[in-house]
Amino acid sequence: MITVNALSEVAALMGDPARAAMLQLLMDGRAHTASDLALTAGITAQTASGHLSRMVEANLLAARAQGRNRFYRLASTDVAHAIESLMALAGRRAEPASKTAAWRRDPDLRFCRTCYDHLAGQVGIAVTDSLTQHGHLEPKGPRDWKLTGTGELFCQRLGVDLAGAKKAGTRHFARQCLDWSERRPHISGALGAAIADTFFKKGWAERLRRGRTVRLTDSGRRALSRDFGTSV
Amino acid sequence: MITVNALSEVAALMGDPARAAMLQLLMDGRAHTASDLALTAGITAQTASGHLSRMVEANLLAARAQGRNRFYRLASTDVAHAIESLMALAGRRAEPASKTAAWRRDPDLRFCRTCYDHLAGQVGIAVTDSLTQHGHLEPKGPRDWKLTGTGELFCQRLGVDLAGAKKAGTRHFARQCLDWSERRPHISGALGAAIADTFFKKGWAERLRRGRTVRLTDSGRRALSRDFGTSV
DNA sequence: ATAACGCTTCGGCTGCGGCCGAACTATTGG
DNA sequence: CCAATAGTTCGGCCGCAGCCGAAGCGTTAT
Repeated sequence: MITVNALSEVAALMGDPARAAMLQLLMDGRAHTASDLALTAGITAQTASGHLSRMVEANLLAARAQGRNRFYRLASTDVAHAIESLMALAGRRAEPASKTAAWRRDPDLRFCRTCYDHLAGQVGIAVTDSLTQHGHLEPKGPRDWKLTGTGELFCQRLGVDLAGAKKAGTRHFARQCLDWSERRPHISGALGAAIADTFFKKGWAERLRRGRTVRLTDSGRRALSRDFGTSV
Repeated sequence: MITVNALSEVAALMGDPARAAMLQLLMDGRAHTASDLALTAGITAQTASGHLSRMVEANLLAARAQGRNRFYRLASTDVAHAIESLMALAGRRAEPASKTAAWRRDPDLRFCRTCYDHLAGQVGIAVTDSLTQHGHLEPKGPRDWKLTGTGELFCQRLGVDLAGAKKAGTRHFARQCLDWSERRPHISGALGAAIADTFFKKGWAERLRRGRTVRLTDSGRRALSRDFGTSV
């Protein structure tokens, strides 16, 4: 297999409506069965199977067999990041009242969602802004942040698993991820994931059954106000 | 125009080999003529014209007519960012011995090459970092640098043709250009070109006959150490 | 004026790739 | 065992989109 143009190959994979629909479902960071993905994409199982193999082959997805099911998930945060940045582009189209896809207008999704394994939407931005405004995060390079001393302290008090986040192999620690609905960067990387975990563990937020939408609980609202000094 | 799936539409645009080739050429941040782009993509002018209109329509590119030429450039840094993250995915394919495009693994190319008319690769980054760390370059806007007072002095001492670079029409003076191998911006624009010229004129670097690879000479290494206070 | 050039539009050809039906494998459960 | 479920492979159909030749339009050069 001779690679003529690496960019076009990856983009073409994401460029098919059925595959794109599957990828968007997988943006919740969870693993889904082949049938589930086929249903979402509105195609038959055999067609979906072909799409999925191709995406695994290209390292966009990872597959794991379990019983008679096969679960697929995004292969890495890089994949999620690429998808997110493409969606940001799409959102930018200044078509005013036109039929922009429904999911794009869903207020709940814009309010809070998972972006692979970290928080996005208004809540993700609120958390990120709070961290930078209090001097817990400082810009470092074009696409990263640095956690300051006070930031470490803050995270420890909050119960964020910093140790776990720091020993995460080659993964970026505090990465900027462009939020497609808010059009500004929110915190991702190992730290972003650890913060999101804290939100879920403490019952501040809960994932909805299907899709990427996340609900901020009442205690979550209180935590935002009390611990982050912000509100949404 | 009904938008079924915003992600797939944008991705599909980038997923055509001809369009991808054009986009990659435009990743230098400069504007190129339609014919130039057609030539790069290996297609006829009329085919290219169709591709270009579609990408303008989708807000991926911006077009500007000038005389009997039409210049196209990337519409925004977001577009460049999306392309970069897709290329990062492609590069990441961990096929060890496989035919990942040869040019992508060539260590000499990663070490030093021309990016059109300025230096890229480890050497390009080393030069850029030296300039910023010594306070000769300061960030200005999202994609430019400003040459400071000490920077002007430094360039003059080095023998860089600043006067020539400054009177270069509409061209950006000190532009950030994202380095695909180092994943960080290096200096481009008129100043970047002038600096590269200096390297070639003084015999610090020489272009190889074929391709974009550049060889750093021994005197080039000495100059990096002596004048730039860095090494590669 | 006339020619050359750069780019676009139109029309028609062609091939790639997505799609499904049918058939096959593997796991689970009765 | 046999049936049901989940997934894959194969073969063939079909439409879309990319491609080019031809022709047209506006700009620049001579």
